[in-house]
Amino acid sequence: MLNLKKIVVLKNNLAHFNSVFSVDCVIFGFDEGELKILLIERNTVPYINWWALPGNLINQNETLDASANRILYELTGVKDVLMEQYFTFDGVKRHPQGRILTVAYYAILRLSTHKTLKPVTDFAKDAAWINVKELPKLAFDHQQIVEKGLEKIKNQIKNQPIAFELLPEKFTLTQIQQVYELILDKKLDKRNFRKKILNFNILKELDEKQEGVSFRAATLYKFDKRKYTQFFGKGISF
Amino acid sequence: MLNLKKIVVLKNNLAHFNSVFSVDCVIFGFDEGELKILLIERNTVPYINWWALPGNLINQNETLDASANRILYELTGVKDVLMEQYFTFDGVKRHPQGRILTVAYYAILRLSTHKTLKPVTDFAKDAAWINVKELPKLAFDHQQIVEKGLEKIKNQIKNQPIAFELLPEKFTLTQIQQVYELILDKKLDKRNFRKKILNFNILKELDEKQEGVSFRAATLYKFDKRKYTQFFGKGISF
DNA sequence: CCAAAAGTGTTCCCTCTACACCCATGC
DNA sequence: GCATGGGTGTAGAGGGAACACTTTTGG
Repeated sequence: MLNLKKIVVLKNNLAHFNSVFSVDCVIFGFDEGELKILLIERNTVPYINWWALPGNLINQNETLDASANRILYELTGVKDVLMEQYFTFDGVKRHPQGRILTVAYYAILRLSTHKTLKPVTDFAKDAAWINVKELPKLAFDHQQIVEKGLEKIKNQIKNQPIAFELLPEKFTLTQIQQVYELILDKKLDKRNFRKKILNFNILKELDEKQEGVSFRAATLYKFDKRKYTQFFGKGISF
Repeated sequence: MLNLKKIVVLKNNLAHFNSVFSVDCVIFGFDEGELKILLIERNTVPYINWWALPGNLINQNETLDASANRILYELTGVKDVLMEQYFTFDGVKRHPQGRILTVAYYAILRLSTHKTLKPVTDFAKDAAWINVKELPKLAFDHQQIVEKGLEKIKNQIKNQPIAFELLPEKFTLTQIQQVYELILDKKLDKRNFRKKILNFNILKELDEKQEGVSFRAATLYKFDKRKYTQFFGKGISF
């Protein structure tokens, strides 16, 4: 039980100990020609029944990175994602319950390997991949967090070949171009794009072709990790 | 006084309410051909008498940005600096007193206008500008925070003309080049540098010359804010 | 006249850009 | 045979990198 001494200590520190930390995750995926993000439908107040980013309070003795992974898993069933922190949002008026500071994480992943989503706690009612261009109204300041995340990957895709992490193992050049166009939000010239991306020598042409299309089948490519490693750091710009 | 109800509420929330937020500031300045950062000498345990970044706990009802400004002022006497958040450090084992999460801020400023430093609280014993290349051992994980800050401005100087914020109002081309060389940590070709920087059309050549030097006096330049604004966003690369 | 830094052009190469038509395939 | 996307080349412009000597000034 609480003894008086403890209470006094608590009270003295109160000014500094009534902030709460949380983590929100912006997870990007690419599917059917669309850039999507992973959202949950909240099952708790406040904002019950609203769509929101997977996010929750962090635990004690848990690093931020570990929190992000745990929370993402609990709310969506998605596991083992390498996320990166990109901004800390200042929540003086952010949460009706009081002050919350939120560290925002993002990641980019192969949507095809994470199609089935299943929240493992009842904090979330449901989870789904939603087209970035058709987002519903989001809880809290999640709209803003998503926007900043989009900016972030826009900058990153110009400097690191992250596009491949969105694609299936084997992909066509047109698919990569689509990813770039979606993220940069502009049309790119097909010939110039292909020249450029092939010049980096980080792709391996396969003997296979696309299947099941009703037009000329495109050659499939694979991402060459060994060359990528050499390449890393140089950067690409479009 | 505390009533029982309040205590219970406190206790229930305890798991989430015993993290503490702090802010650390990495302030860059340029002087006498050296890139310096602003450090304080701590006057409190832990790490009493150690050099450290200006940093402290944030207050309730204070935005992160406001905290950073207040803390910088209290510990160094430096006021009204536009700082930018760049990373949140995860302090599970960071502080002997318990868990602390630290939001790191950086700024770049004209050292000449902030030469006199004077802590206004006795949390800091002293404050000083220290050459980045000759840093003492720093308290906590401040070494790491500084390194990440250096990376940050390295990336930024390639894309935004932040160098001017380090220089006095009137400066020579050689001085800007020095700033670039210090931050990028490599030698640049004089002719190419001058061509490039002048081509951006963000400098205004003055009728004045350098004074008090025992060699040919260099032309002074001024930063042209109007042209800068048009220019902003295009980026520079070296 | 010497030391110290200021100031100044050219060439080569590579990369970016703009641009349009034929090819293979499934239906 | 037609609709659909796959696949290809070239010319011109602009920017980056490499490179060395003359000028000005104070002491």
